[in-house]
Amino acid sequence: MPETRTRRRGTALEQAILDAAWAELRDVGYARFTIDSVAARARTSKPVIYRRWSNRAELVFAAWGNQAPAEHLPPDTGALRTDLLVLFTRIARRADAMMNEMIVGVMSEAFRHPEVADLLRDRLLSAPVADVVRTIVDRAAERGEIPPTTLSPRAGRLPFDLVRNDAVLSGGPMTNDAIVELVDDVYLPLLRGLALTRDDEGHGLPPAG
Amino acid sequence: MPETRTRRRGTALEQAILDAAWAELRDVGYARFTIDSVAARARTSKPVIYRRWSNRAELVFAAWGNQAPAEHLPPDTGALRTDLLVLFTRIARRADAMMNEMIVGVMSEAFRHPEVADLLRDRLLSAPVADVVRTIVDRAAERGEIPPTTLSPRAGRLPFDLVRNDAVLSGGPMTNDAIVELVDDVYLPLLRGLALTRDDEGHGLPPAG
DNA sequence: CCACGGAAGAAACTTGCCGTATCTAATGGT
DNA sequence: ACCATTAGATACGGCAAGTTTCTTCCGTGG
Repeated sequence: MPETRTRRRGTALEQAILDAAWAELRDVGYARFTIDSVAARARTSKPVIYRRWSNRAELVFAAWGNQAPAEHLPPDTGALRTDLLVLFTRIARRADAMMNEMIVGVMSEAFRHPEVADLLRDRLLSAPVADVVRTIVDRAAERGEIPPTTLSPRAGRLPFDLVRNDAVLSGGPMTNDAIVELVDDVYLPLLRGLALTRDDEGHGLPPAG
Repeated sequence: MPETRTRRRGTALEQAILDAAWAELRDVGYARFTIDSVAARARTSKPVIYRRWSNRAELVFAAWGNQAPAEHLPPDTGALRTDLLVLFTRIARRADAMMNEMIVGVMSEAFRHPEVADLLRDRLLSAPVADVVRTIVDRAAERGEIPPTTLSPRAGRLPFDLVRNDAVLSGGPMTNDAIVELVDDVYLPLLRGLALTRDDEGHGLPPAG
């Protein structure tokens, strides 16, 4: 065993801590996440951590941000429905149980650490994913699958919200069936309805036929 | 005044504790909710509480259940859109910040107290609200506002999910604008799209496999 | 090459809260 | 009037957050 490891400093040390924090989140989840465990795993000590992040929530948030960002390339399978299925699946895979326990955990401490909760909110709302959805829809319109449709910000980030909601409630990873349901029972009908709105002005609703 | 007040027992005591717990949630939120505070507020002591509920999550859950249940009467304003606005507003009022911090708080302890998390899930999913939504939609169909439409379970509880999602993210009470957005940008278009699906089998969209 | 200052790391400490155990005294039932 | 319950007070053990103190390393400037 290499006894005396040279002391890490600066970025190297910071990375080691963030990686340890992430690993700890994966292994035990947010509820059992402790600073001591992170310190032990990173082979450092608590004060070193607290010199950089002022509390647990901040460390967790930083560890999350340190992970590779989501892919932002819109899927392009040639059909709207399959594009959506790929997108939803991709989101669901990133927004798995651990991720959601983390979100929910940080949010539950919003009162204690409002700054962190705000940061988290920003990151969740500023979803560049809305752009991905728009690209998918525009392509479908170009192919003539649907009429040209403009998505409101809300409609644009809805896939995110739907998946997160599901993951939080179910507590486990989302099943394929659930994803298909979201696409077929909610998002595709919504897109059809939005397309309709263009032609049919008023709040009236589609004439049957 | 601070005389020896007669000891409460049974239901009276239980109610006092549940009320105190609820008040405490309202005042300090879930994150700062402590059993000691509840005991103090209810003018009793911790063991009395622990004899009835085995942990914090259970007490919080019970306190929630002890509150007056939501109204289940569907609004009937004569128009689909206003019915939906009333419904969403009603949900939003109940699902305010405190409520959501509680949900999120209990969920964040799912690992520690799985039973409570399960109970909470059940209560959230078994939403009798889906029935309310169905009634509203059926009435609109009877009036001829929309074609007859069947809502999947997911679509039925979507109003709930949308509002909860918003309340959790925004961290404060929902604004009227947000409610209008949810109705006009999401739920009404969705209903239109669902109506479409019945008559017009697949507007160029692949059928659900 | 050496000294110095800043940061790493170890350990002990304070505080806050959970959940439990022990004791006492009030209360309702019979 | 007695007795089984159980409210209520107090105190304790345990864990984890966040802090303090002190020692030890190590990069840098002289």
